[in-house]
Amino acid sequence: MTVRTTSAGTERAAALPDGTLRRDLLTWYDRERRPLPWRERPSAYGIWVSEIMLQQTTVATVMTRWRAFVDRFPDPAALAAAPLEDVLAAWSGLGYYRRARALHEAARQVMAAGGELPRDVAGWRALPGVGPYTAGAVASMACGRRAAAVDTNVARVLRRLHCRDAEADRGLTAAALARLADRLVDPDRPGDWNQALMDLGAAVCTPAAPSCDACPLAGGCQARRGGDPAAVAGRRAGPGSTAVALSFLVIRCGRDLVAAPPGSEPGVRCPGLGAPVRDGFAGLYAGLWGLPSTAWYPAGGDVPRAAFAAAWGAALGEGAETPQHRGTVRHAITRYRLRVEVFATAVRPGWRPPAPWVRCGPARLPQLPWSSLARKALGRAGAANEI
DNA sequence: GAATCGTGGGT
DNA sequence: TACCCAAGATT
Repeated sequence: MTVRTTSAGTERAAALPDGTLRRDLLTWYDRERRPLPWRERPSAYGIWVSEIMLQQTTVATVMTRWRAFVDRFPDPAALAAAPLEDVLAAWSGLGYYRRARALHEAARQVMAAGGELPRDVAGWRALPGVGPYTAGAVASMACGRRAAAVDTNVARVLRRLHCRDAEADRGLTAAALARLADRLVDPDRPGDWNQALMDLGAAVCTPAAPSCDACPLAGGCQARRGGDPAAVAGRRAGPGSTAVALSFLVIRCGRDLVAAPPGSEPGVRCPGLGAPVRDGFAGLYAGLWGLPSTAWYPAGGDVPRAAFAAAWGAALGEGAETPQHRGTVRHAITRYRLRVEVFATAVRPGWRPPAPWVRCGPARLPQLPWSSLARKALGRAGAANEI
């Protein structure tokens, strides 16, 4: 790091005075800021919802879902009053469903405490689903508090600003980064400052190929001075993924479909496929409805359609037609790569599904919180138009 | 501190 | 195809 002497004569580690940094970045932000729906007529509630949705989810995805959610649940009172299943249905497809459960619970806590949203970092941080980043983001953007909000974008920008190479980057602890972020927050425009850092990280100071020529802070950037800015705060090697094979069965019963309620585990066992990698969806999709499914088996070699078909035949018992293979769906869930063999069958009208599966009529089907995976499978089975 | 939890898009 | 990545929180 460079050490520079300020007009006050004190030494500190920064390539540019804080005031210059703030001015340059906020000027850039005023010109380049993205038009996002939750930035129009901002409300604390709307910003809160957007920040929960944006956790590990792209802006492009949230753009397509935020409006419908806040129209459906316009304020904390409406959200708290809604059944959890309705909230999950509105969240369906966004992933990380724990967030929806936490958001719903937080709204109930807010209403139980009088209905006023928090106005400072500590108040936000106390709500479920609100961690250090989100508390700082909402407190600064919605409440005007001078709080930092360090997400992956901000961390990358600040690390590159202050670290010349990967070795210096390793020496910058998370605590030191937090102190730096706290110090830099613009006292007059804290929310804009945080969003400016995030926009810069998203659009200019990108992980693999930063556009330093377009960066308003390039003149004070240590990583650029080092010659290889992408090497600082670079990609993090994650754990590998596991390939698995499983099967869904779409059961038609007249106009009804058979669905698997939340927590209906484990999946149907398939003798001959060896030991399952995982019992099924236990621990995933908490609170969402799914389709009758098998356990998960190691993927590789031949596609075990015959074993799946046999397992389904045994699970159904009398009164069902032989399950027919309808296709294959590929999907990824966190560390698993799924290859889902989709089967379909029809049963006579009086047939009752074995527990825990249940029949659902056409009036209810569209309202169930299905996962994206279940929707894909229903599409493959030709039943997508029913949900 | 590491593992876990979804999904869609980019390379 | 296979990996990386995205406005993280929780355990």
